[in-house]
Amino acid sequence: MPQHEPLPRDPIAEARRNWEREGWTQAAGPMAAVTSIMRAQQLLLGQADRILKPFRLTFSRYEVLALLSFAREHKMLMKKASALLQVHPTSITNAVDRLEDAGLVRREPVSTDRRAVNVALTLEGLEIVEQASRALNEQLFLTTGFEEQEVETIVAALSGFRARSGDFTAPENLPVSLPPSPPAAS
Amino acid sequence: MPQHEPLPRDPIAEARRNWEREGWTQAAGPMAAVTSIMRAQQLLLGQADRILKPFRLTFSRYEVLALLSFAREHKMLMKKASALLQVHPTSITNAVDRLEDAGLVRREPVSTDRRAVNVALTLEGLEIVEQASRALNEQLFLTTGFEEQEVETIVAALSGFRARSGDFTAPENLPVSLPPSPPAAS
DNA sequence: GGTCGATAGTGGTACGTCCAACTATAACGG
DNA sequence: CCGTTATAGTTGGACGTACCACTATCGACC
Repeated sequence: MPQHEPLPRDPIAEARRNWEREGWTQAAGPMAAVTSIMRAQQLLLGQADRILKPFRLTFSRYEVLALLSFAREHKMLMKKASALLQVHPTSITNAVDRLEDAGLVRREPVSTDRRAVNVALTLEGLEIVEQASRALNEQLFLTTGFEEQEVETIVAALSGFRARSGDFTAPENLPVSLPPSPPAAS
Repeated sequence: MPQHEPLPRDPIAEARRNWEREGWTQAAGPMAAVTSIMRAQQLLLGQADRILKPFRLTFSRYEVLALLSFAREHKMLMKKASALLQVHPTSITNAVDRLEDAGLVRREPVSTDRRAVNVALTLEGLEIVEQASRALNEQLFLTTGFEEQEVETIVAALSGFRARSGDFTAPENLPVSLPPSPPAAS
């Protein structure tokens, strides 16, 4: 499945040893973690794109569709999609351009703000995203081989990292020491 | 540091709840893990590129330099660099083009194989990569905020995943509970 | 009610990645 | 020795992302 044939040794483990030999022992672990994340992302994205190819989708376009499929009335402001998917607004413009060409979404004006644009899922878009979700679940998410415990650690550790990086506030997944109640149940 | 202001809630936790509500409970955890990895990579890469900007480097070009800095005589076949960094050969061509323009590496012919090309670090390249490594260690790897235990779990889980994906054989980092011997040592 | 700073979205550019196709060379097999 | 196949690297194109600059509109304040 990877585009190279397997290497005899793990290059990241190798890099970690190099780092330690260099005396950067404190940084070696996180370096390996960061590099592992980069490689894993590359593999996961490649795999996802391969799975989605029959649907003429890429993962980033799929993410837009999936987001809309959970939105009220299957529509959402461009701005909000950009914020929730945490990509640059131009990336949304790009994705929506292509999705619109494919007839999977529609741009709609917003009556209360003539600057803004709503993206709405079309019927065909809804069908496609349902099929694509099933394919991703079966062929990617259920086959990662991560153990339950690994999943939880990864999600928690990266959630903490994302929160620290300013991705979001209200770290709902951080250990236990939360202020008991954000007053609004929004 | 992120290009958006923080969201009030974690969109990945939200997506996980949506997945569960949809009945995809088995896939929900891995979906969250995969999505977390994708977002974390995006943040890490952006941060790395920002740190490397003063050196007129990107992370992928830095990776080439770092690889060479640990190689015998600071040189390596393009092919080998491509395999070790696990990117498509064209990505190496691209990176080496730019690094060569910047005077940080040099292409050299290989006497024993006229198809092949060696990439060699220049003196300036060696200086730059040392400074860049220090900057990355201080500003990225030492500041991820990952706890020791998280680092080890991430590295181990992703190492297992990469091995299963065919990235490399000889899973040196896998826990202990392996099927003692797949009969063929292929 | 007009000015002036924020905001929503888009166009253009730069960069990294992959893929398909291509050139040149090497290695193998008759 | 020659034809076939494999390998190393490059070129050109598609796509996703970020950044900058720009337009249009909103909103807030005097």
